[in-house]
Amino acid sequence: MLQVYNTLSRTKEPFHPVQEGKVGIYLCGPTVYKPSHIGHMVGPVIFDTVSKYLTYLGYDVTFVVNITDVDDKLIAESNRRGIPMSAVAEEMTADYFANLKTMGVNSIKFFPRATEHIDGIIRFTQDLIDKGYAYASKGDVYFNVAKFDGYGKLSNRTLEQMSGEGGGTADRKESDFDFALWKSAKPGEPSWESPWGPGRPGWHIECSVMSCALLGETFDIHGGGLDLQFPHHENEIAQSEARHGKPMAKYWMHNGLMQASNEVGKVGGRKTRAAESGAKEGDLASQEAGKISKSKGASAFRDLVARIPAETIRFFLLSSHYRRPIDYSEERLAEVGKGLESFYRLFKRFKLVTGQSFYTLAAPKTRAEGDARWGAVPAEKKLLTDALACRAKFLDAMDDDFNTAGGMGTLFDMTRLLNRAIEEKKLETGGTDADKAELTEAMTVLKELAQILGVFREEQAEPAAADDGLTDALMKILIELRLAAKKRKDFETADKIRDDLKAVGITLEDRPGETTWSRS
RNA sequence: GGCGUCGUAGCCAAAUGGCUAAGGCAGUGGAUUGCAAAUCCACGAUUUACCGGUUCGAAUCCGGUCGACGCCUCCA
Repeated sequence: MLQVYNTLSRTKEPFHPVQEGKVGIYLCGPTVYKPSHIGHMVGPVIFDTVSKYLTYLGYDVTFVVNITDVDDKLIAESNRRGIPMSAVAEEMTADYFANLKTMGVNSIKFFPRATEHIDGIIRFTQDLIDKGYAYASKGDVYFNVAKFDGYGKLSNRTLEQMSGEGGGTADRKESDFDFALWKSAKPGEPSWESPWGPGRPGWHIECSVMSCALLGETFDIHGGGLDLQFPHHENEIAQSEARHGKPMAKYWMHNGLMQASNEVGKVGGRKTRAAESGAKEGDLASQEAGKISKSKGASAFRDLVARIPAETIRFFLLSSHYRRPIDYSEERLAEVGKGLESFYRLFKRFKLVTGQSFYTLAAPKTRAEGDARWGAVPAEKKLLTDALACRAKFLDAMDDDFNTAGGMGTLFDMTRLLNRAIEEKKLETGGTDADKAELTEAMTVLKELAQILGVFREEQAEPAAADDGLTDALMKILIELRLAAKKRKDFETADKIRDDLKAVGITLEDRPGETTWSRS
């Protein structure tokens, strides 16, 4: 039984969707004003995996990620570059989509844009005014937080606790805590006509409007980074629940943020506040680690994937529990990459043994399908039985609040099982058809689980492998020459060939029956 | 100041009341190999920051101490 940690209750709860058999997921997406950095991929990869697992469990999943394409930062970027806001948004949205694609995030069904929902935003805002939850003020419209009873229930705070914060009430707001639903346009800013004059939506309203439009007034899972819990999600709840009189989302899931251990913390409110509250003197605030963010100039994601395989990054993101913060470092990525190598080598070995590609194995797509296929396995099929024990452990981990890290451990266990079986049954130099068939079945179990995590989808391209086949031909000649040298016990020559190739980044492996090579 | 998270082997990390505290990286020994590489086998925390408590039993619950961090302001 799937358990999901709900920020609202601060406990794990059994998962029961609002509507039998269907699941709606809404994830707060990016403001598209600059190229994505790796931090922007955390949420999408996690919730893509959540979506894939729910689909595997048999649910009909609708996964929505919004694109915020109107906002103060977008306007600033548009002015800085001297191009229309829509051009900035278009360019950065394309960058975002390309990044999602390389990361294998492919379960998102809708990407609503704020500017496509202006009418809905205006209607929603008007409804809140009509119901007495919002007021217009000099062309702006604000949500009156004091009118909404449950304000603070998600982030566990009360208005009293928050008093004292804020830099003085803006003259248009009745209270510091009120937030904008609609902002009037200054001259030259992009704007839309509204009952309150020309303007644009506030930050929070689009999510309330678009989630409702695509998923309904109450949907199943609302996700986002921990940093959005307050005020963004709190305000979404206030808007939606004030208008609809029912819960906005059943489960609120928040992922931990990516930290950059060597980033310099920004100078700002936090430091000032720390000083005010009598915290330690000195420069700690500016030295300590902090989350990766655009304001700290984290490098563009597309530059990162140019150096590091996307699959390594995905594996890395899923290698710790989603609610924990994750420290970014290239060293860690390199370690994860080394771990992944053992899978890739196993897949190559499997192909040598059976002639089949792991990547094209037809594995069960749902748990029910898998349960049916693996239901009655005779005990003498030791390998397959052991693989299925790993499958059970994997699914238990995923059922426990999407514990991808725990699940990944069982994938490594499986590589050991499979390699051991290949050796014990001497499949590289012979073996029975029955043993090979069982090996294929066990590999299919691995494929079934890998699909859930969205890894090992397709063969990794060899770096710089796009030549005309000349390298293959040359390698064949070198390997033959070396084999001839080995046959006449001229190991000096054989070793020189191997060592020299190593020096140019090619590793030879003498396997039973043949010598393989790979780029390192 | 308010709210909250975290502290598990050299590093990363799972396990949140009960069998030998997963797994990865690094390391050591062995099998294999002409030698390697890869793979397999074996080895690493008498113990989960520290102190105290609850319990038949705690990494896991409670209290305290120390330490790291997040949010309260634009953020995924």
